[in-house]
Order: sequence, then structure tokens, then C-alpha cells
Amino acid sequence: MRDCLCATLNASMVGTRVSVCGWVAKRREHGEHLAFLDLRDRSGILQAVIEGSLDVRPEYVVRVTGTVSLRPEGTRNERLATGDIELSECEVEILASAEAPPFQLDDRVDIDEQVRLRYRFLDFRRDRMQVNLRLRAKVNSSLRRSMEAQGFCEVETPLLWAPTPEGSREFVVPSRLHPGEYYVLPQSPQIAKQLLMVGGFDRYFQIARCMRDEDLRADRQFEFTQLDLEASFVTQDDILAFVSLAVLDAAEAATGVRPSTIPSMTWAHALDRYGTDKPDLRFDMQLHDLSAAFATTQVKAFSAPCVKALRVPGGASYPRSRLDQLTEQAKELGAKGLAWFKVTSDSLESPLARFLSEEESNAIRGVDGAQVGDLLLCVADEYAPACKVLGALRVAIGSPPVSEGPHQYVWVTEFPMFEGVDEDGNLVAAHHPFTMPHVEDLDLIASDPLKVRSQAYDLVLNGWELGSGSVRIHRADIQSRIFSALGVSDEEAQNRFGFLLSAFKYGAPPHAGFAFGIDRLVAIFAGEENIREVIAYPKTQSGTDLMTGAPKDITERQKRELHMKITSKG
RNA sequence: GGACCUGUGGUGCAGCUCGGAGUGCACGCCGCCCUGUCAAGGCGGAGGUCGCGGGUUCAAAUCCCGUCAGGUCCGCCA
Repeated sequence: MRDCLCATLNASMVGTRVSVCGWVAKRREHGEHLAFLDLRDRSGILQAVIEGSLDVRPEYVVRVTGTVSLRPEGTRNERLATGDIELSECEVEILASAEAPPFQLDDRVDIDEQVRLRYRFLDFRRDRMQVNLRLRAKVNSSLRRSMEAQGFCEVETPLLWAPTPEGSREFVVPSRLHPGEYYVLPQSPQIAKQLLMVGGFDRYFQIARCMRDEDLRADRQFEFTQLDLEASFVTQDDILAFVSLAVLDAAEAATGVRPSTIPSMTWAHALDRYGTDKPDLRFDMQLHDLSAAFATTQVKAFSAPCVKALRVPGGASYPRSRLDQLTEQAKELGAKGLAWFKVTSDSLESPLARFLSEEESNAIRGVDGAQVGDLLLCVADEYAPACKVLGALRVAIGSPPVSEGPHQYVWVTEFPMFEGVDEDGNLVAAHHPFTMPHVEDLDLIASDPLKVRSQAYDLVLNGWELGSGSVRIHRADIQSRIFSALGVSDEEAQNRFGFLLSAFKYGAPPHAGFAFGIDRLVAIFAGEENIREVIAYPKTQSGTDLMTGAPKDITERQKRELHMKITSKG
């Protein structure tokens, strides 16, 4: 039907007669003797010259047969890739007519996302979506190549899986053949891939769809895609190397620039200096510890186990309203308050300044090489909350949009094994219950569990958590110690993970793995703030699909077959 | 579950503080004119339940309350 794509034509083809197909992007009529038609296909725009009038409208689907010609001198268009040429002596065949689209299909205006999502198929015709989805395809392809080159085998795992209640809420699928019983959609192929290790697939990967029925965000959808991998007879460092190589390959494929190696820091360091487990290294503004200087303070606001400070360069010019807003934000984050100090030429300007001892005042002035014109923010609290509050303020004040600036990757390692206790007093696993503790910390499980480090690690890019992984427990004795620390009884463990535990009795190799979000990675490559921009058919924040209307009711017959009865709505 | 922002012809905005006739701009759409345009140009035209409901008022796009939808965030996301 067509000989080539619009933008593949160039001056070297002059004289050739070709047929091209696409959509009418624009029509410019000059009376009944001359008209120009801009034809758009996925490659770009090509101008066709029509001698005579032409009854086509924008978005008509046409096939144009014409002769590739050089444009007359002075009529070339440098802004068009095909601006030197045009099709002349054209025959136009209308393949489909079209109504005027509900919004403009050029990239000159931002269209409300509600409208774009309702007419996603039209949104696809715009450059932004074409570029983003093709970029995503390129990243997928690069990841596959990279994993295969590293000896990994792609295995698909089921979407209909058994309920194994863990951290996040699962999507549930009622069974027709088994009344009152359910499948769930996987939150990740975690257990499936560990069983592949038991089965001898010592290097597995998958570009896997995962589903979690949790509230949506700019970086979270119900369903998202991960590069999921697992390997046997490897250490943590092996996994970091596998993943680093795949990510760097993808970055090069997507951006044309290959980042250098990915640095790493411990979780403890990230919390201490950046107040978060996903530090954004595109800007400095590290947290500083003033606990020692305030150990015996008389100032009530600073009487706490920990005092942390953050220097805001140039922040002394903040008006009172901005400082109040930051204080408000700190309180929302759980701080008792926020102390601020403006560094002026001879003193500290602050409501609290006159209560400070000279030593304390000097300690504050000394933070991070503070200079006149800087602002210093301090939070006094328990250690972790103090870090987290200032870490959040650091991001609020200093962080550029996630899509801007250099791409700063970092590995965060040595996560704690447990992150506190639940309402029943049981420890809560920070990663998942199959995570291997740091070997040196095994004895702490009973004595001081919150100090136990795990062999779990995250990959972070520009302050976004791309993914996480861990070395897994492959020994029954350690697994049962962890389950008991988590308050999971033998019976419950058997009930939830019995098939995994039983598989491990038949010779489980030491193994470790990782999974990272492709949506997030591609969004950052694409310079998008929101993963919806790199997903073909995303859901809204309330989990609806504006194009299909999902979720929707099903027929009475379907409900009968599924043995379902709705007893309440809301 | 909570906080905040947005909702005005098909699209993108302005109007809202401080109430006074659906007022304005750009794009698109329809008709006519136009032989080298390319964000074509000129002339004319159509198109509105100001998200929805209630309240205050002589009078509401504008103020108040509620509600719906979209977004950002907190909670949640092993």
C-alpha cells in the first residue's frame, strides 16, 4: 500500500514516484489552483503539493502517490526534516474520513490529562506519546539484550497465583470452578522466581507486570512493570553488578550517554546525611549532627537525644511566611517544631538566638561552612525522626524536578532487617521475610533485633526508588529464626509459604535477586514527572480508566458463575 | 481516611480579591476569498446549564456549604 515512511524521503530520491500513507496533519489552501497537505505518519511530516482544490480535512487517513521533488528555491523549511523536498503531481486517495478531533494534536499546547486519557488513541498521535512509548520499547529491548548477554534466561510466571498475604493489598480474582475460592494477581513474582532457583534456573529474568491494590501516586500505578531477576551461587556484589550493567546499558540506549559506575552508600549513611533511604544526589545540602553541642543544653526546644541541622545556602532571604510554611511542613511530618537561624554579618537572627549559649551559637554558625546569607534549619527529636523531617525539608527546598539535571544513581545497602514493631508487638520485616540478615548480625536477632542489618539493597535514581532486592535465606534454620522474630508461627508460615518452605527442603542453592521499576526508569529518561506519561493506558489517581470506564459492573450471569453476591456498596 | 490545587463554547487561558447582562483573548470548527504556503493569510459565522446541588443576595462564573471529577501530597505501598 505504501512504499516508504514520510520522513525517510530525502533529496537523493528526487524524481522517484512513491506512495505514502498517513494522517492529514494540516491543509493550506490557496484558492482553487493550489493547496498544500502535510502528511503525518510515525516517522514525521511530509508536504504534498496539490494542484487544484482538495476536499480533505485534518486527520483524514489518506494515501498520497506523488513524485519526490526538490522544493523551489526560497520555499524550503528548515524546521522540517523533509523540508528540502515535497511530493508533486499528487494523487490523493481517501482511506478514511475523520471528524475534527476533540483536542489539538500538536505539541504546542498542554491538554488537560482528563481529555488526553479519554481519547488516548488520539493522544498517541502526538509526538510526546510517540517518543515516550518508543523510548520505553528501546529500554525494554536493551534490558532484554543485556540480561541475555549476562546469561540470564527469560521465564514467564503466572498472573493467577495463590493468595499469600504479605505487605501490600492484593487484587483478587474469584474462581468460577471453585466456589468461594480465589486467585490473586502477583505483587511481584517473588516466590515463583525463588522456586526457579530451586529448580536449577540459576539465572532468571523477566519483564514482569506486578499488581498492587494500593493508592496511586505520580510514581505508582496499580499495575507496573519490573525488570525482575534472580540468580544462584552469587553474592550481593554479583547482583549489584548484573543490575548496574543492565541499567547502564539501558541508559546508554535511551540517552546516548553511558553513566559511569553507580556509587553506593549504606542505609545508615543515607539516613544520617540525607534523612531518607532514597537520597537525591543531584544536590548536596547534607544533614549535620549537633547532638554533642546540645547534650547539656538549657534550651527546651533543643532538649532531645538528637539535634540535626540543615544549611540552606542563601536562605536568609526567606520571608517569614516561607519559614512559617516550612515549620508547618515539619510539624506535619511529625516534628515538634522547627528552629531556624539566619546567618547575618555579626550574629544569628532567630526567635531562639538569645537563649543559646555561646558554644551552642557557635556550633550552629559552624554548620557546613555556613556563610552570611545562609539559613540553618534545626530539628531536635529522636534520631530517626529528626533525620527524616530534615531530609524531607531538604528535598522540598533543594530538589529540582525529578526529570531535570544529571542522572544520579546510587546503591543503598545494608538496610535494617526490621523496621519497628506492629500493634501486636511483633517485629516488621523491612524488605520481606526471606531476606538474609548480615552474617555478622545473626546473633543480634534475639538480643537487639532492630540493630540487625540485612543483605538488602535499593537502587535509587534522582531521589526515586527504582527497585530493591536482597540475598535470600536458603537455610531452614535461619528462616525459622526470622519467622519467629516476626511472630509468624510455624503453622502460619506453613499455611502462607508452605510450598516454598517445602521446596527448600530439597536442596535450595544460595540465591539473591532484584527487581526495579521500568516505568520509573523510563519516565526519568523521558524527562517526565509522572509515570503515566510512559504508560500507554494508565489509570487515574482514583484507579479508573477514563477511556474504557473501568472498573465497571459485570452481568448478573457473570456474578452467578463466579458465585458472587454484592452485599453493600460503599 | 486526611490536606491542598484545578474545573468557564471543541481545546488552552483570562475574568473570581472587591457580586452588577455569558464579557475577552488565542487555537480549533463552519462558509467565502486567495497560485508557494508551512503556527499560511483575509473576511464573515456558529458554538456556553461558568462541573453538579443547595444557600446568602434585589442580583452569583465571582461569596458560603455540600458533592462529583482530575491532579499533587500525607497515610498506605513486605
